[in-house]
Amino acid sequence: MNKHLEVFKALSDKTRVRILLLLMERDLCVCELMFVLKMEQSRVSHQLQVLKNADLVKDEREGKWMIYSISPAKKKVLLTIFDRVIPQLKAAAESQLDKENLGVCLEKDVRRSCRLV
Amino acid sequence: MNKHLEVFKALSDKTRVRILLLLMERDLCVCELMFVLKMEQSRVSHQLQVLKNADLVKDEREGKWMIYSISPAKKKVLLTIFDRVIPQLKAAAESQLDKENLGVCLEKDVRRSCRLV
DNA sequence: GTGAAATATGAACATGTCATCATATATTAT
DNA sequence: ATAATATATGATGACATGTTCATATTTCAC
Repeated sequence: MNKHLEVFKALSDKTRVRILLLLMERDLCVCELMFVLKMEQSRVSHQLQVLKNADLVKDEREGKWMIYSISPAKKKVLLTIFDRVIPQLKAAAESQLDKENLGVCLEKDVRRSCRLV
Repeated sequence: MNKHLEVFKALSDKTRVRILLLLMERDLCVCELMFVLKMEQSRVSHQLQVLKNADLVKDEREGKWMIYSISPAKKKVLLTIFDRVIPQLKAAAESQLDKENLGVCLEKDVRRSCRLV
């Protein structure tokens, strides 16, 4: 039973939910997430490990970058959650800002030009 | 944003989920929950307060009993969660046992005969 | 109104979680 | 090979959480 509740543990932290929402939009590397979230590297990394342990995201190396994406097996469940359980979240100020920042991040091609550490 | 995530905090504890599943079946008083969960009184009470603060359950006095029930406003969301997010949970051994115990609890009319404290 | 029953609440403790700092690892560029 | 970049990881401390024990509160039966 505990195992099935891991999803909720993972979802009960704001940073992690913000990461998931961003990854629902697009696969991202750590420095892109740092840029969007305005958080330092180890903080993002640690939270990504939590999400990975909960099987909500997977990672894949691509050169020197680690690309994180929503675990395919969990996409449906996450969609259900974001659409039907906490639909208010997408409208929240924080989510809106994150999406704007994601736009900037892509324009700027942060993945190739970041010096965030 | 934090506020919308309270649901997940509440759902990330096994005891609380067991309580919610039971309350989805039927309104129950504390001593009935104690009987079904085989837990001591203050433990059940404390967790009920957490659920109450998260607005997932409400209580109503009925004589010397406090009757707990799923907060009407949250019934739909909880149904979605239990049916679509963690459908495996209902099949879990623990949930099955709890339901069996609930049956015994009602047969025995525990609410009127408990001496559990 | 006294005592018992049902429940709530507070304190104390153990354990878990998160952010931060420092450092390690892996890959690329030179 | 060396340095720089991107990321992971371990240790630490602050704070949150869950359980237990002791005690308080509310209601009912007598």
